[in-house]
Amino acid sequence: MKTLHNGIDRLEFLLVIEAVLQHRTITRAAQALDVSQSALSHTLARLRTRLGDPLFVRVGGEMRPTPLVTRLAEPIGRSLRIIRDEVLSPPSFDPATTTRVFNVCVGEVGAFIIVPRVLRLLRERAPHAHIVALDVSRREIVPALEEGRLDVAIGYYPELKTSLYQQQLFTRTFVGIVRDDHPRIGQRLTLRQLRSVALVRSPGTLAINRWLDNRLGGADREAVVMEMPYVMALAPILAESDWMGIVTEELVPAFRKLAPLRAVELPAGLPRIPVRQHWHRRYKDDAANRFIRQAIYDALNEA
DNA sequence: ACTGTCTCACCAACGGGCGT
DNA sequence: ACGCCCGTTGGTGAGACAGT
Repeated sequence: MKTLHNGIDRLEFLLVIEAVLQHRTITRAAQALDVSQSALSHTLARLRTRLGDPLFVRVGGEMRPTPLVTRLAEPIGRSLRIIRDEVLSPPSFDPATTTRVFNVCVGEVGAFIIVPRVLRLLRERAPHAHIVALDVSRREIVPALEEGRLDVAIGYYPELKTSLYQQQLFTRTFVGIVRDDHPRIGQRLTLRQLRSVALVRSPGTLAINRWLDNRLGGADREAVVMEMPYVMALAPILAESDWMGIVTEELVPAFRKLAPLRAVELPAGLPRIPVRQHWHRRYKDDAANRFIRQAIYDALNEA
């Protein structure tokens, strides 16, 4: 069988050189490596053949390194230190001291609803950690999670299945929102009213929009529909008009702070949207990733 | 004589190559 | 994909050899 290289191609060889350098006898080096003297002698013999150098020669009562080993001693020690410290010892994760930046994909709505709660919880559990909220396109989510550019993606992504794990955080219910003194809309809305009211649709409501299209679309639709990509921009529009917005229920308090607006109950049958956090299987057991997932879950599910 | 190293014979495990 | 063959590796114990 061919070997990969003619020189040092095994970690054991580095360990042998290090041990003999340190202990200066094959017997003691063998004890330190927990092998027999004979086994270590064999390994040394193989290494001698490969490197074409005696490596260690007996001088007096000890094995002295040749110039080649003397020259290799420092890089070998450095390499083994790196392997021990950074490869063999799994990086520890301590929430109390971590300064890690967690990249979390949330849409605009999530930024309003989820991020403040997570931040509040992180102040207690990981006071030096940072959260970066990113709005990553649906197409980019899987590669970003896989490459570690994202720690978790939160939202309604029914198409994300392969190679991702997911956990449901909560279900989102939707309400209508209109100005306080809207002349024609009361506390709840019938399907017939929904057909005739001028609608401003916000992002993050893909499934709702589909439902609306099915129920209200085509020839049945009597009023106009406007698409508004920025949720919070709905507030001034609705406050100054008779239009109605459809937003997730959790946003109502934020809208009411911005303008004199009120919630309206929508007709029965409107779907409830499960909001889940998604992460890549590569990071399933990663301590930091597990921490932020748990923090997000707790932040959204604690009473 | 004692201690440490090397060599020999042998064994088990592993992995690549190959045929099925 | 699986089993077989075979070379390599890494181990053991025993004994030879060398230095103190």
